[in-house]
Amino acid sequence: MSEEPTASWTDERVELLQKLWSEGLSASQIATQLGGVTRNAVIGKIHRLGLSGRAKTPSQQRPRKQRPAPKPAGRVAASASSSGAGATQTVARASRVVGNAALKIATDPEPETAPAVAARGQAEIVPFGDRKTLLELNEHTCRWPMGDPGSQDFAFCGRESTPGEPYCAAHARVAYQPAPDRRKSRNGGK
DNA sequence: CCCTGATTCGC
DNA sequence: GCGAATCAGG
Repeated sequence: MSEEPTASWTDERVELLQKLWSEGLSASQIATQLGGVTRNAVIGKIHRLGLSGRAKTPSQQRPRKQRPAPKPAGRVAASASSSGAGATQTVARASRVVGNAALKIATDPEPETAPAVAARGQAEIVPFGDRKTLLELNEHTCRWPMGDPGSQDFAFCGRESTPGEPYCAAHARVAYQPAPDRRKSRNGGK
């Protein structure tokens, strides 16, 4: 009861498309968020609407690529259905979860205590709005990395860090966790 | 390899 | 108008 049988470009979708596009989201991101459409569809629509290039440098011209290589042969002879409605949705690739990317912490495989897990879980969840990019980091922002470096959703925690420390209280706790555990090996050791 | 947008063209 | 296929680059 929540599906959208019609994946056509309704006003709502077009609006969202324009909004997300102007916000700088990539076509694939928009496509996955819209659902039911591929990035090609999004790009196609964007160009059709007249948008494109979003807000590149005004002094940036388009070298115009064009394809010097002509088409060796006609497209696929047999198309897949598509009769009348023109709603050929090949929804197959929809695995780009756009949410809070969990981060992996290299802690010892020891059984974590409930409070520890809770603390870490709390530290992990940081709203995208609060996150900061590398350029936005300063002496008072938590530098805890979140997401995959080099990815689009990569960012830093960005919350207020503990004075003198690179992380906020929650992340500092996580960062400096595996330490207190030496009292067990005292026995002729050194 | 992954990704990005750009373009073409059959439908 | 729509979007898959393809291209060309990062």
